[in-house]
Amino acid sequence: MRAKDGAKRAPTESDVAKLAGVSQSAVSRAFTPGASVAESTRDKILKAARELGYHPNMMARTLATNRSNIVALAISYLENPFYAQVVRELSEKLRETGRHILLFATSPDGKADPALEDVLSYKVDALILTATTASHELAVQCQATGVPIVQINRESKLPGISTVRGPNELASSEIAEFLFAGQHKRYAFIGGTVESGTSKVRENAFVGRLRELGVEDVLVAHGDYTFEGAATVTRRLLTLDQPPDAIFCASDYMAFATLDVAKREFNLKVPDDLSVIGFDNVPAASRFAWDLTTYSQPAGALVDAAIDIIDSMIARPGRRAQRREVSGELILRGSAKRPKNRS
Amino acid sequence: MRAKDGAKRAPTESDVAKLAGVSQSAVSRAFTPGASVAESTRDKILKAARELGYHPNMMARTLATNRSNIVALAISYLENPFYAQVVRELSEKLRETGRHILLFATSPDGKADPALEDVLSYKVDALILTATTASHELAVQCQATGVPIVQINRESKLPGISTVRGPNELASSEIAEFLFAGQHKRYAFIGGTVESGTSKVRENAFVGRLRELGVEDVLVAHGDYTFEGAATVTRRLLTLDQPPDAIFCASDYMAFATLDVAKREFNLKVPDDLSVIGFDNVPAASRFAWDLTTYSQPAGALVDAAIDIIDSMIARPGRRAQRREVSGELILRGSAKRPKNRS
DNA sequence: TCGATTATTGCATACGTATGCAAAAAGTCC
DNA sequence: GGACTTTTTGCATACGTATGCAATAATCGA
Repeated sequence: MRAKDGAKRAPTESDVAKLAGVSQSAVSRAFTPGASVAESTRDKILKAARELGYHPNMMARTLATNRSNIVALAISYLENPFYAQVVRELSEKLRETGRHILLFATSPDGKADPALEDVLSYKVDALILTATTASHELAVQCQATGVPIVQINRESKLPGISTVRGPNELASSEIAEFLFAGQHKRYAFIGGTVESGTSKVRENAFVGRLRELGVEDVLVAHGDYTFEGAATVTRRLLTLDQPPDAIFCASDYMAFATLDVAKREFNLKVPDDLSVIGFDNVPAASRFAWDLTTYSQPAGALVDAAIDIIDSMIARPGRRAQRREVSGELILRGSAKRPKNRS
Repeated sequence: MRAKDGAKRAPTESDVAKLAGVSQSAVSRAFTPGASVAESTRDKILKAARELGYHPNMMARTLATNRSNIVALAISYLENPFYAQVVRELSEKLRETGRHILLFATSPDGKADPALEDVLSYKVDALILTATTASHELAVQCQATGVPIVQINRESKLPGISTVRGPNELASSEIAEFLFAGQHKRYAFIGGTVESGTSKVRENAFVGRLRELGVEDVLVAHGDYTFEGAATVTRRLLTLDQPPDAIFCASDYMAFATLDVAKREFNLKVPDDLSVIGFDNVPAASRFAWDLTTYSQPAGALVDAAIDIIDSMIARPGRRAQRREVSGELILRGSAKRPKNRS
């Protein structure tokens, strides 16, 4: 347990205290905002600390205060640029309050649960689940320990878990109307995974609205939120006897795959032969190569809401779960036919 | 410091010990691989632990052992899919050995240093720097504390810091040869930031090889590793009196911007009017929309090497810095003219 | 200048786990 | 069965910081 090898032990509060000629508690207080320390001694302490290159030991601090300033983030689809954006936003905004992200990135296929149990070991201040395959049981388990949990873009039947989501129903039904107004003949929906609640919600709203408009059978397929998965189901859809000429994909990322397959492998003209609409409005969607019509879902707003919920749950632990929805809008670009009577 | 509010205190080893009728040390040993515990008592303890829902407290464990099982990762360009891939790979591979990532994602413009000082507070087992604007001074400072540091894809004059890199020189000179063989008239290089060592190395190798081949003046611009930055300099290059007809971008991500601007804003035919070559071979490069000729730099191999170095530095703290290079290859696609005499 | 109030400081202990050491228990060998 | 080796266990303490409490120093009011 003694200092090892060459690496000299990092200086502690006691070291600083000795140098500054005060007690260890005084040093602790000097680094605790709002603690009772004389200005003069604080200066003395800070000077000594600087001299020694002292940095507080967060692990020890966490042990004593039970607050780690760490937020765990579970995420499966990092290759989807939308979630890369979410991570980025989250990281920057948490840093503003001195917090950091403990990342649990998992491949879409692997189950995330085992690793997530570790979360509890790190005494994280909160847990954010997004685009993850983690089970609901796990969420319940974490919640039982009192750790605030927020799901971003995840539907859940669990009443106790806070959720931040995009405008799933509104967007999907607007997209249904837009495509319908574009006089398409056959509609398809490419969802994420079969288990995904968010995907199901979008599917229901899309199919439901079309049905209201008189369209009875809408093709439904699942691209598992991956590029390859979406490419595969697109191939299948486009080789049907009656292939769709309007496809709504549950994410931009999958829509890119659909566009790619349609253009490259089926030589389809977009949007003349096929209209494709995505969801998220990731930066790449606006690029010429894709020029994807989509529905925006601002990552920044989702993240703001999530952090807000976390903060309120930390402030008032008893607080019941909250659900928030951020709004977006249909972004018109070139991948979907525009109705004649609309601009 | 007592248990707060409603949230019941998490069970500790002492709680488990009491229930199992053993000492706290016994419980600790039951959870320490290789420790001396009788099979029977271990079973008894694990049973009690399960019953209580006990999870070891990593913060306390870290305090006692000085190993956190946390690896800090500083990264600025998360929106670049190549680095998203790096993060993903890193996360999965570290998890195999029970480690996790503490993420420091920073926007390319903001300086990362202040946040990075926090790294030291968390007693991370290692620090990985990649695609970050963190200063060299900072790296030195971290290194002084004895934390193993590995840079991925970052050139550094500092002798003490380990580095894992792609085949910068070889790739750049091969690309120079390939473009030269394609009978281009005017060559340009779009690098990352001016400060980036990696970018400079690629520039030198590219420009140097071309010079050897008799091409004297090569245009050099900087896209700052961002999409918008690359788009801007591409615009500038293409409006020159003698615009380039061959551009080598220091990353696929920037190459996408170049392609976008060239096709959309300048109506250029690729590769007839303009050849574009990237670097990284991210998944999107192979997609029809881009079809980018590029040089592969396998994220998985970079990550493997980085972890390997970290492990060896942890095992032998005195070990001197290592430098590794992973290899890649030129990936021929449609964005660059192919020489007549080559397949 | 003195008593009362307030601000500052140090002492002692807690947070949860790991581990050296010695005691106890269990095997081993003849 | 006894002496000896090996395994298992508990005790005590360490890791670095935070904080309640009491002691001390500083400040204030008249």
